Parts: sequence; structure tokens; C-alpha cells
Amino acid sequence: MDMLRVILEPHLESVLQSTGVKSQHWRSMLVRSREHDQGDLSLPCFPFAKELGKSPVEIAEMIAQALPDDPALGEVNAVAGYLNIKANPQWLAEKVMNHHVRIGDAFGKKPANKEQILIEHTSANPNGPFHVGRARNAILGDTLVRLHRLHGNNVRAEYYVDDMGKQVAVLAWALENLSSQDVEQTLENADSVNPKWQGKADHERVRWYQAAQAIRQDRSDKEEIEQEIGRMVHASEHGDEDVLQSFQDAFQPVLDGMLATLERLGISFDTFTKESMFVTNGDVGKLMEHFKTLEIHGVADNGAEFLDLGARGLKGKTEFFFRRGDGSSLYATRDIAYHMWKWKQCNQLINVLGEDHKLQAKQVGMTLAELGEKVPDVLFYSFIKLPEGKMSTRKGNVVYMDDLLEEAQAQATAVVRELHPDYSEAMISSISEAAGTSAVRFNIIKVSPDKGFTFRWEEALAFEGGSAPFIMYSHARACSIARKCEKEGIDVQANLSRTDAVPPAEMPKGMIELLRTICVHPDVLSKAVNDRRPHLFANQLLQLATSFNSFYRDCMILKDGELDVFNLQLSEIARSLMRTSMEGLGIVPIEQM
RNA sequence: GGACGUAUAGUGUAGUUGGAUAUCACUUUGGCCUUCUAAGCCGAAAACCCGGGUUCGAAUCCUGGUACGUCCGCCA
Repeated sequence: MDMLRVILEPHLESVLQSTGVKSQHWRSMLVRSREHDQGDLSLPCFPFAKELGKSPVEIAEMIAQALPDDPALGEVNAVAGYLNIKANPQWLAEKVMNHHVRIGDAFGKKPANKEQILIEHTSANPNGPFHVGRARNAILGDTLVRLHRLHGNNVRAEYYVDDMGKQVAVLAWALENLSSQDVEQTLENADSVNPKWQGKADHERVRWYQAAQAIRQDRSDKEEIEQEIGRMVHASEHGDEDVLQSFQDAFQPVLDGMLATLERLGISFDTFTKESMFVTNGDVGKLMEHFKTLEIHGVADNGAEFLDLGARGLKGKTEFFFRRGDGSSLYATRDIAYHMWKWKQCNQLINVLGEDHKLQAKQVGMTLAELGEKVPDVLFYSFIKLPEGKMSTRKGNVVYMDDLLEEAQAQATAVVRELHPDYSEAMISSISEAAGTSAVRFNIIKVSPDKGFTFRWEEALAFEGGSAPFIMYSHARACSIARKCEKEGIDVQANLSRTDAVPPAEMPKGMIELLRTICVHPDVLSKAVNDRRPHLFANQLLQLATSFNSFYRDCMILKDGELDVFNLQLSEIARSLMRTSMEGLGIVPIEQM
């Protein structure tokens, strides 16, 4: 609880100094109490024992006695060598009511900071529908974008479109050379397109891609095909505009289909940057020329060029190739040009990448450093796999995002219908769409990115306990209370601006809990943003919803038609905070469910 | 073989970078709807991969194992 810390530290400073503690080390020892009941902040006094020649128990008691009175401080006690400090609930209430806790908004309408941040995420090859394996990047990236905005930063969300190279070339080749009969024949053993997605280009065209992949392995003329694809790749890498245009025609509808899927999850981008731009505008060529002047530049037998990153401490594979023997550039080379371009437009750069990109990111980072450029921050995540193992389009072992979202909505519909038989179909459908998509997002975002993740339907669609619907439900409850007040003829807005409402002298447990959770909220947000760990904030929001439920249990707002103004005000603040926080995580804050 | 990451109740997870009686949820189990939405609330049971080391104190740091994941292309 930082707001308590800033008040407590000077007090501790003077107390400790007067007792003879010299080092400043204690500041990092002042931690959040392990036992929530014990306090908000705790100071273990063991290290002082040697310095002062007293037992930790004595020291803790001495400090507790010596701390001056302060309106911020509540209970202070010394237990077994620990000094436990609680914030005064009345002080917390005053802070919360006077809006010392920033509510913010996740859409970045009013950036509070000057930071210009560019977050690149998703950037999936546009060759087929979004599957759950790819989803972690998109959900993590979009959540990071939203949390930065909630935090007050200026953010640009960017998708780097891989519009050249082999994958798109295969797709373009297939669309030009294969009839739909060829495709169906080749894929006769695979599942056909889900009728639901017929006409959606990502689902349609991926079949051409899959068929081409099979044909490249098996067909008698596979060598000519390989040559033709190679020619296209080569041409694209040299900036051939006709070829690049044919690639664009091939992938754009697929990309549009993928973006439609993401849209349903509330994920969108500010800018799309095409890889080919750095070839056609000459950046890549200039960059490769510049590499030649570097000390660590090297040339292989066939004329291919590399940088010897081993000389800069890289272990394992030390040669980083940036140019082929035929003179064309490589993906990573273009990525470096892309990064230099990105750095001209922001002061913080974040990339969201799968753990398979760790080496490549290291190479790009080291090369940027060699060039005197800044190195981007990277959020790596571990892959999502299925209980049957790795996801693979080839083996048909995939769960498409479109199917998952359909299923999520269907299951949510069943729940809503059972709970509220009186709701209209339109209402049921909008509630279950919100609950379904939010549940899917939250399920993925609440776990630490570097933890392996196994996709299980029953977990993705769990609508209770620590889920998005649990949070949504608390928020809907808060909304429902406000609605009820209005219905009773109470002007909620007018009551919110009243300044004469005070908390009860003896606050119920649930009220104190809620106040403490709200006061910790900004601390968690900034940590989640700065450390690039959105799951911390997800867990905090869960805590906020839980605390609100305790408050709801202990504190009536309308009792026998009588309004408790303070309770209403606190409820409304919690409601706004839940709302913006939900938006920060991409959970849809519906007002009734 | 080398590099990097992960290992916490039956299951899935958190752990603020070295602090107390290790978090939350599911499952199991006992209770709470005549009171602002029971998708809720209150209670019980259950865990730090194995071996050394550093420390007043280790899930956390060091070290040696084991298991799993990812990478080690003139692919993207």
C-alpha cells in the first residue's frame, strides 16, 4: 500500500535513526503483510538485533511505542519480532472518498502521462483462421495495451503484417494454381469447413494453403512447384511490385477474417505495418550496407553475410546471418529495419512474442545495441497446447477461436436461460456473448505468461469462482443497487456529490476490506504495467470483486427504504473502479446479468 | 549435446524478488435465499520435484540432479 508507505517511511526513518540503526536497508524490508489480518505493512526486525544488541521482539515493541500519532496510522502492534502496521480505516475512507485513487479509463481518452508507447503484438502470418494457440499473444498484447492506457500512457497498438516470404507465397501460389476440386481432392481426409464459417475467407482460404502444403510434399511435379514458389519469394524479397500485389490479394481477405475474430474478443489495432515496406523503401538495403562497416561483420563461403554476435557474448549459435548468398535479406534483417523505424515514433517499445522467438529477439536486440539503438522490451509467453499435445493445423489438432467463441456463447446462454427464464431472447444473447468472450479472455490472462498453458474446454468455459463472469456479476450487482435507488425515487447523482456523508465510527469488516482493496489497486496496476505481467492485475480485480461482495454482505445501501449515503458513495466508487478495470482486461462491463 | 524457461493441495493457479500460520478457484465436505441479483456468502479437509549450500530466517538466492516445454535454418 504505497499511500501508507509514503507516510510511514519518514516516521520509521526518524525512529530507527534515534535508536541507532544506520543502514537504509530496512526500506526494502518494509513489505506488505503476509497475513492480511495482521496489517497492511510489516517490518521484520531480525536484522536490527545484531546492530542494536537487543532481541527482535524488544525492538519491534520499542518501535511500536515510539511511532508518533498520525491520522493515517491505525493499529500498530509488535508480534514475534515483526512490526505490523495497519492503515486507519477512517483515513482510507477519506482518501477513497476524495478521489485519491485514480479511476482512469482503458480507452486512453485522456492520457495522464507523456509516455508514447508502441506495442506490437499478434502479427500472425495471415494464412488461416485464428486458433487458440495464437490467442495468447493477441489477448496478452491487447490487455497490455489496455492496461497501459488505463495507467495513463499514450499507446499505439501495432500489427506487423508478414506480407512476403514463404508462407504467403504458398498461399498465393495455391490460389493461382489450384481449383477448388484440386483442394477438396487433396484434403478429402481432413474435416471440411464448419458450415458456420462458410464464406469467411480465413476459413475458406486456409484450405488452399493446407492443400498446397500437402501437394508440395507429394505431387510428381513438386520440384517445379518449389521452384515457382522460390521464384515468388525471391521476387518479393527484391521488392517486385507485381508479386507483392499478388501476395496482398491472397492474404488480405484472410487477414480481414482473422481481424473479425479478434474484434469479437474486443481486440483491435491502431496501425498495420507491412514487412515489404522496408524492402521497397530501401531501408533494408542501406542497413545491410551499414552492417558491412561493423567490426563483427563476417562473410561465408558463398557470399552470405553475418554478424559474429559471439564476440559480444552470445552463447550457443554465435553467427547471426542477415543476408543470403544470393544477396537477399532475411526476416530478422527486416525486423531490425522495422525496429529502427519504430524507435523514431515512440519512447518505449514493447513486443509480445512466443517463447520460440527468444533467440531471434536476442539477436535483434544485440544487433540494435551494436548499432547504438535502444533495445525493445519483450513480453514472452509460453505456448498453449491441447491435452492431446501440440496444436498443429496439419494434423487437424486445432481449436479455432471462432469455434471456441461460439461454444462459449452457447454455454453461457444455457446458464443465463436457466437462471433467468424471464429474460428476453435478445437480452439472453447479449449477456451470454459478453460473458462468453470475457470468460475466454480472462481464463488466459489470469495466468503468468511464462507458464505453460493447456487448453481445456471445461476451464475456458468455467463461469464461476475465479472467472470473468464472477467479476461481471459483482459489477452487475453494484449497478443493480444504483438502479434500485433510482427506482425508489433517489437521485443517485445528487447523492454522490454530497460531502457530508461519513463512514460509521465502527466500520463493518466488509467495508474495511473494500477500502483496503481499493487503496492497493493503483499499486498493482503500475506493477502489472511496468513489469509486463497483466495477470497480477487480473488477480487484483478478482480481489476487488470479492471485496465488493463482502461489502455487499455487510453494508446495506437501502434499508427499509432508507438510504445510507456513505454506503452508496462507496458502492459507486467501487463500481466505477470495477468498470474501468474490467475494460482494462477486456471484460465487458454489462450492467445486468 | 548446448542455451533459455517451468516445477506449489486430487486438479489449475498466486506468491510483491530472502520474512510470520503459503493465495485463490475447482473438486470433496458442513451451513446460509421472507432482506439492495445465490453466477453469491460463511466454515472444514488438502501442497512448495529431489539432494547439498548460503542465512537469524529459503517456495524464493547458489549448486548438483530429475521431469516437462522452447530454441540451436543462408525459414518466417
